[in-house]
Amino acid sequence: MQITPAELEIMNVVWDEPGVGAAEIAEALKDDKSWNIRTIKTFLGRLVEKGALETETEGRRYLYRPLVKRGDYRKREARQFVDRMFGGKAAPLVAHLADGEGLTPEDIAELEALLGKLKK
Amino acid sequence: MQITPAELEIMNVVWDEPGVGAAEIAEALKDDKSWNIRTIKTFLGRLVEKGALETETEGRRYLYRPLVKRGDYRKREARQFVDRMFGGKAAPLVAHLADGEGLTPEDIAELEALLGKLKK
DNA sequence: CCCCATTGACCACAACTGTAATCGGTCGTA
DNA sequence: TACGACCGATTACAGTTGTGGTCAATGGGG
Repeated sequence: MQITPAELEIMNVVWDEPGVGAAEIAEALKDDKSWNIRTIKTFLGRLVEKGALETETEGRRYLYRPLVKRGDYRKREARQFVDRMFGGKAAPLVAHLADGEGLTPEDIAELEALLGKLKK
Repeated sequence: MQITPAELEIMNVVWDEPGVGAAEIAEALKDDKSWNIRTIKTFLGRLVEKGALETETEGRRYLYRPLVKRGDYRKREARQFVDRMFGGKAAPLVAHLADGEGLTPEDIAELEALLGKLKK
């Protein structure tokens, strides 16, 4: 069940607000993506086909809800990514992010807190 | 300059041993990937075309070397990934890895060391 | 009551990916 | 010298992805 980058944009909207219709999704994305409503509907169709979303009929339109949990998806992708790119090692990933000024002080603080919990 | 997952496998070999030929790459990958040598040559051709590798002629074969630095590539990809998946936040990424038992004790130790350095 | 906007279903199509096969030249071996 | 192994170049081809168009049905506004 592969979700492509473009499809992920759609998923994010549905995760944020389960039970949206296509038009609302288009509305939610209009500032970031200049996608034709038809393009969005294509992605929705593919996501349903893939089993990532389910539909509920409301009048003559569909409402969409996620069948895949965002957390589960992220976990899978995160693992896949570190495996592909860093041979499964998380530390180099974080090191790279740090090197590119990709870590804000809050990030660092959060990570510290996280590590504290992990150690126990 | 987009490097696909399959191409990345090739890049990894060339990064590890710059100046290899196609046959050696096939040899290096044979345990993990059951790729026909022609498949590998296709990827090599595409990587050269993309500017990720350069060739040097040795007799009637090519030796390949990276034009893109592994570190640079990883940094770009890491950033892109956290942006796409986690809205640019590194901490949730690490949290997900941790949750999936993806962090070994050494990982955690390394991360701690890394954070120590970052704080200074 | 009629027309238009909107909806889902289906179709299109080029670029990118994964996975090779074919082709024409050449190097080494018999 | 003749042949097979091997090389790079070129071609193939199906599946995926991004992007949107066409079509038939239908609900709502005038």
